[in-house]
Amino acid sequence: MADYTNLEKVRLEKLNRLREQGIEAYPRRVERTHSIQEAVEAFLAQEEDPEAPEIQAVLAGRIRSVRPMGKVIFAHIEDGSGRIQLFFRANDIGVEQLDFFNQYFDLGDFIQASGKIFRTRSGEISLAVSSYRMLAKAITPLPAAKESVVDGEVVSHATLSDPETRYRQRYADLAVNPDVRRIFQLRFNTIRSIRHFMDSRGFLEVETPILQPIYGGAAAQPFTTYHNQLKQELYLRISFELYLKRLLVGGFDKVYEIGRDFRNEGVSYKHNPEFTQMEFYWAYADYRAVMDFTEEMLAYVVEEVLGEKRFTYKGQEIRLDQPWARIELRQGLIDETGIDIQEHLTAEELAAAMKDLDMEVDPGASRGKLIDDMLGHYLEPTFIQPTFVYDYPREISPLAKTKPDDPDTVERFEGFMGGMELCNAFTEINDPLDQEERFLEMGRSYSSEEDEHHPLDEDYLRAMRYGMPPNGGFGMGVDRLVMLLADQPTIREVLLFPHLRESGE
RNA sequence: GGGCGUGUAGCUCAAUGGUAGAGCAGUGGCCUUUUAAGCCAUUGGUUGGGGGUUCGAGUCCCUCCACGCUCACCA
Repeated sequence: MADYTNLEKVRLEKLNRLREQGIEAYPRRVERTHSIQEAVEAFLAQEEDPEAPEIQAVLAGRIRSVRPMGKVIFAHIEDGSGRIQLFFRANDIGVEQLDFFNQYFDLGDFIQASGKIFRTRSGEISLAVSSYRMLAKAITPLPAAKESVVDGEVVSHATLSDPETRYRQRYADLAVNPDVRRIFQLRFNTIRSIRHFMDSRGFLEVETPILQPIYGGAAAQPFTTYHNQLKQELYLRISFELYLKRLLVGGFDKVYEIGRDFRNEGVSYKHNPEFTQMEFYWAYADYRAVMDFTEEMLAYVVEEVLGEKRFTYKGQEIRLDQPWARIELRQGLIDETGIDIQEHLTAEELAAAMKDLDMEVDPGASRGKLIDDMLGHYLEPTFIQPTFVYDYPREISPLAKTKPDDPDTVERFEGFMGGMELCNAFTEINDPLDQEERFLEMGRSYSSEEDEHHPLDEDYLRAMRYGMPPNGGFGMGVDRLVMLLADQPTIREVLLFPHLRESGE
């Protein structure tokens, strides 16, 4: 067990003394009659009605502040619904009970308190305590120096702010920083409203394997694992795509999944090794329909979560109450960089044109990669307002159908907001022969030894050979959407337990 | 992986190379409507780890660890 700090030793000693007196510091049963919010609401109703009886309540919560004043004590307790002041008075409970509280109760302890709801002279709704008992003794003090309520707002003074401790001990961060709790409330509201929108549009929520014998659907490095009894190498999925599209073959027309993807790559303010993705596949739709649908979905979600179709991210107002900008990738690059990718049909030519403009060029990159680099560098940061960029190079889009009149360009779009890529969609390939060829173009092989990083998913092709309806597919980084809605600059702030290195403690 | 920066009490932060401090929390006392309650007293440190320079290192140097920002990477 850990070494205890002096502060912890003091509390352990209090715990021991309670136990010596036969007092259970962690009782099994609680007699709570109201949440704090319910008690406050009941009291407000009683105040409106002169005939109404007084509100007697048994409340439970964590002690967040204590102000002992001789023969009276004020304290605030907090439960999941809110906080309320406790008022202990020697006249009501006796000096002995008052002293007992002072001796054995600390900030962070959970307490049950019974009594009548009333207003103090200063007008604060409070519980006049007639009896109380310990529900859970806290050994480690919460990392907050002090809290107060100013104009109804909880103000924390010198609260926990070290990011490392906040992420490693998220429980303490959440316990002490109400704003952090709000971010996660918003996160889960966001996911719920995505779900609600998809359900209302007739999509079926499904679950597909996270442990996969062959990974695919994206260009990321996977995490590998191993099933001992089956003696089988497995991968954590990098996308849901190939499994969800198998379901279209099976006869489900509209499916979606919200879940975790895992990518064994760099960590940044917008990348975490595991992240939440929403993907849907929609039979008989194409990327134009998906684009319209995306616009509707995000306007709906933003309004559901924030109450209006606009919000502020990094000081800039982002509006979803108007149509998204729609920019053809080729035209966008012409406008921003002056380079027309149609005039540079090989990687060498394009790289030369880029170098002429003093752009950094990744040596050995394919033409598609160079185009994507330019998009990421010169266009993406400028897309603050919701923007669709459409029609991408074939060679970086192996699952997307080409345009009818242009075999080198595919029907694909990405959605941007706040200078970040948010989603990615295309008219999906449903021609098994075309798909096989595209896989082979990407360097995937039937022999896993040749290129074990990009194994060819033969079962997926088999599924497609049974007949897959034309369809449009879509994937969105849910964490990034939450970053936008919560106005948070890093993905870590919207992940409950973001990845950190081992601390070695 | 590169560059820059940070790491001091439970929390938030000070400290020209010269005795490691403050506020809050904690502990003891006073105080019967407070709300960062107040007043008096007081405990608390291997200055992230290791090594070096120096009469003397929180401070300068080396190294390791963690975190942050940034660049690179990232269909």
